[in-house]
Amino acid sequence: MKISSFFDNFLKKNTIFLNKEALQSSYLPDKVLYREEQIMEVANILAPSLRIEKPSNLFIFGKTGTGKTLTVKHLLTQLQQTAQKNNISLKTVYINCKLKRVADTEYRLIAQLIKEFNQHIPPTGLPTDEVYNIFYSLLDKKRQVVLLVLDEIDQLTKKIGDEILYNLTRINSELKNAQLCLIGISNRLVFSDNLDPRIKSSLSQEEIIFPPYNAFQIQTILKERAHHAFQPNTVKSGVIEKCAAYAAREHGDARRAIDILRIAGELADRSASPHIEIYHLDDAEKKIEHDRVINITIDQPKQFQSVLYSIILIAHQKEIFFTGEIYDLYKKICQKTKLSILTQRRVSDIIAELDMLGLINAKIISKGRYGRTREISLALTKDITIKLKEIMEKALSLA
DNA sequence: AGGTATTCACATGAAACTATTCTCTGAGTTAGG
DNA sequence: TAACTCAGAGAATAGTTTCATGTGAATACCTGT
Repeated sequence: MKISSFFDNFLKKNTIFLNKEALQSSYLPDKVLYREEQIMEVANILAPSLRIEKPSNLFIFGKTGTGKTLTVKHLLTQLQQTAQKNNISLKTVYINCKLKRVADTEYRLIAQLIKEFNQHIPPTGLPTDEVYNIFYSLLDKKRQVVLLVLDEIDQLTKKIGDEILYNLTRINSELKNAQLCLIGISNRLVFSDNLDPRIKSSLSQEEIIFPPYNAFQIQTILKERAHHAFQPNTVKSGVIEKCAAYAAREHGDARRAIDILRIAGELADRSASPHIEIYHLDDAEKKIEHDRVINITIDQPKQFQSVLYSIILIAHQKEIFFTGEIYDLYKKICQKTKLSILTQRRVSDIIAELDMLGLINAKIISKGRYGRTREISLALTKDITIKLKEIMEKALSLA
């Protein structure tokens, strides 16, 4: 078959999508369902910014996929519009602290902030306080309120401590004209517990908790999105319900539900099926997990992959195993591949990371007289494991 | 038997080091006037 | 003399290493009955 005719066919083929964007995670719907209460609360807290008064700092908690980001973004745009209409100098900045190489360190966070003010900051080479100073003067240039949203703020402090937050909360006392209001968003409810008390008190002047959606709510949300995203009558009955049930099982994560629905749509589309069937959902769920695992591992350093490879090899033979066994095998693999051998200390950390990523299950146990170690088992399905093994053999250029 | 002390095999923490990537600075060099 | 080049100093960062300290409970080692 000629490739050109393939593309021709591709264009002619009718798709079940009407507007796929409605299912993308970047999509901002016109209205945020079932979050009226929270929206009002946040709106009340942030409203003073329209009068160039500093609103209270705000902290938002809630599990993934409970609409935190959506709500805040929604409100920010509304605020912006109102401000613009009435000629109020209000600036809103949204920053996701989790983004690698964008805002995951103190330096980069500030650099990113400066970028929001249309100034370029080199990625390295400048001292951090220099960057702070630029930021200060930029902020203070005119009388204004700046709303700074830090999404996934827990990721930031986990990595580099809470000093930045302290600096940011302290900024206001050094500013003459401008006012900075912080809005933190965190997935973890316990986040503020292990924060410096000073920061905690100034940051959590107001706290709002976003409860998970229930199955019914997710259903409505999905229907709404599906209505925008798909051609009419392409979603078989029961699909939305099943999808919602999936997500409700996982603490009401709407984002996940939407992802599954989108992937299911893509799968149906690709197989030229005129409808989305229930089995597409199952396939989608598998594919999501599959892609996640592959994507995580593929751009990890070689050393990381070697450790994972050792684990996979051992997992072939037994269900559960320990740090020491992995390290021994890992050493052998390193010799074979001529990689330098990392210390056990480091490998221990890598294993902890693998646990965090959900690729393995690790639990610290004490075997009494025979020491203390991690009890480890692989947390992946057979076919993913096999695929992963292939990928890593290629990456490590093993036979 | 019952109680205490050891001991193993790591876990966990902190600090310091290494290599890489990047900027800025200022000395030296070049080319044009 | 102005413009250019280029080495060196200083930063930020990821990934490690080094050194130090922590830890839970199965065993070893008492103790007195």
